[in-house]
Amino acid sequence: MATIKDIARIAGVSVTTVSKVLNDYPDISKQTRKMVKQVIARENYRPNAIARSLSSHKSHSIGIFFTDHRNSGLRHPFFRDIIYGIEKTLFQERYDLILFAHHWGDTFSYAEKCQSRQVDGVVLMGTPGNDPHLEKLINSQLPTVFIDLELSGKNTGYVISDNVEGAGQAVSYLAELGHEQIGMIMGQKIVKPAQDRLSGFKQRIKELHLPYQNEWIVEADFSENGGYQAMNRILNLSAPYPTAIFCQGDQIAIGAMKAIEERGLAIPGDFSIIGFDDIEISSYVKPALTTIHQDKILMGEKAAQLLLKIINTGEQHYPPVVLPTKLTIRDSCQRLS
Amino acid sequence: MATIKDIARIAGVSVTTVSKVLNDYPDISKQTRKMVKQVIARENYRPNAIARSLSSHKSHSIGIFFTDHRNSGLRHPFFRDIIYGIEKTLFQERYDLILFAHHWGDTFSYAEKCQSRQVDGVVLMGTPGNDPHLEKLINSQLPTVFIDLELSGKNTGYVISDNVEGAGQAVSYLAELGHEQIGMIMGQKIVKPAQDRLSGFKQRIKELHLPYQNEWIVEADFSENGGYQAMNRILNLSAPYPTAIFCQGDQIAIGAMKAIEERGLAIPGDFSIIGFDDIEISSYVKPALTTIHQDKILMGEKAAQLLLKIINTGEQHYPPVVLPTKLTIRDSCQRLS
DNA sequence: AGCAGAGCTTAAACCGCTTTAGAAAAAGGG
DNA sequence: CCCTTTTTCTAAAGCGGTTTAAGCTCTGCT
Repeated sequence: MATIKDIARIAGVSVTTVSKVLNDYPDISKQTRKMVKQVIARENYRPNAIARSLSSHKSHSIGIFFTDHRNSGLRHPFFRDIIYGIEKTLFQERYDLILFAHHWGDTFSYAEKCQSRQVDGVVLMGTPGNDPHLEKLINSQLPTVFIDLELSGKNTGYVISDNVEGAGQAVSYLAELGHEQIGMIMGQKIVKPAQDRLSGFKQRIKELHLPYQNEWIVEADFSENGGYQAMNRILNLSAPYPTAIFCQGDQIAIGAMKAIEERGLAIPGDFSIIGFDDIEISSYVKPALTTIHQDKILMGEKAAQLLLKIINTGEQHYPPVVLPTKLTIRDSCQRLS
Repeated sequence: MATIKDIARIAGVSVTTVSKVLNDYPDISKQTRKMVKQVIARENYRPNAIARSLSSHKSHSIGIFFTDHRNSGLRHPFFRDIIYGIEKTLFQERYDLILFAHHWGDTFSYAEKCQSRQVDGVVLMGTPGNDPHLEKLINSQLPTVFIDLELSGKNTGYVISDNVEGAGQAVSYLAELGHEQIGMIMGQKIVKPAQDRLSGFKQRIKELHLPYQNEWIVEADFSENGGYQAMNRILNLSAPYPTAIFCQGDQIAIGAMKAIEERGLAIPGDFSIIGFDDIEISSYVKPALTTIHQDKILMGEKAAQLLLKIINTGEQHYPPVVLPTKLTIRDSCQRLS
């Protein structure tokens, strides 16, 4: 592999000059620039990104951490779309993505891993707000974007869906269909979106003067199995039953549907089910799941754009990006007759 | 951020000594080693991976290219599982993954990108065999593993499913159910798995003395839409119809099912459908798709293991890893009465 | 005492590039 | 034509590590 020295020698100029044409410095004459570029092209030379990073402290790469409790990694139906959005946007700008190997209980923090690879920025998702490494990251002033985590600091921003309003949309839709007894299966309370969807739910219930019952709200894992178990708990309740269930995630909803079907009950005949997220499988299940759509790819794109902005501008504070949700009607909810 | 110099100064030894304890050189006394390690821990020092790579020519990172025609990136139902398998295995060994920004028609080849980031190895998937950059990669002698591409060279290996046998399993199963007229929707002929499934199909048809008709085989995109259109072409055929269709991919199968339903026909009543891959949604659609399962996560794991082996051993030729497929019976095939 | 060899430690070169400070060459001004 | 500016180019010092070769300090042996 040719190095910058070879190019310099062949072109008959100094290493500095080659470096300067590589980096578009203005103090190189037109002729020299052209000549060096020809040599570079002819020799098929490509500067060594590693060496470049070492001296410039930029790597033209972005780190991604997704801490994922169920360990499904890139298969996670939510994260994978977000990462796709990030990938699309960043690849356009010729950034490479580094997926960091992060394990729970790792001694090295996010910040240290990033510094070690000299990434220009980082996006985090799936991280619970109480992660002890988070503070270091923020203090490091490395450009950072959080997804679904309302954290702020210098050179830091976040993007999140409007979870409060989204939950409200779900309640309103069910109410329009004539449902008054509305239950909810929520995700783990530690994560911010679960909290927001809870408060959006309660708020809208109150606004619409619907009855509210503590038993109708159960907590679950954000997973199919979580939804399955939670729904069984609801089914074991004594009357009055809720007639409709708002599930804080589509995976939960799908698990809940399974529990309902196992009891020989029908959806939407006996229960109307509405989810949140709109993951891929939601449109394939039968009945197709009515849900609150989050534009996950857009979230990824926005996150990437925000990150690029943080990297490229000198400002230090950035307004949060909050994305609207959208009611997506399919077949799992029914007018109460 | 502390550097090796700081550590050396604080510990009162030379930079060399620190470097040697970092890299487990034997010629450091027990005491010194222990003392330096303490300082390292106390100062929370982490060596700069970039600098390390520059001088050692190793980066402890692996590159991944997935050229993906439909541009679905990490959301691709097949690739994402494979990448997950890779990720799992490599993360255990503390490798980081670099997702390369690769566009069609990029001037820089895979090899150049890898050299530039000094990755220790690379895995490629979704790449058509006629990609002009492939040769350079192989010649570069960089440890490489191909998925679904039977290419070999020094420091190179590949992992692939037993597509020939898999297609055979599908045919045999349909035959057992009493089907004699079996059609096939195949993927693009350029990709190796499509060729193999085709030949496995033909072969088994012949072995079982089943009728073979050219019209019953149509080519499609490996996508839902591809399957949809191909199935419509079959439905426009004049009798005798095939009674069962082997689809070379689950996405194709799902598209085909859609086309069949749109005509008011039933699955498996009017047509038995069998897919290939066993992607996530296949178990969620109704009727649930009977398919030939490929263990995609295992493919990723095997690919990663093979790569590690290539990196760590001096040998230069490695036997291909071919993984068995498995018939997975669900609800989309029926005994012909 | 003199010397070889084992065990530790270190100075210095190097990896391939960027960047600063300054030199050389070209251009302009009186 | 000489001096000042401006333009163009380069030497050299990093960036933060690894690695080679050499140096120093002990032992142990004759």
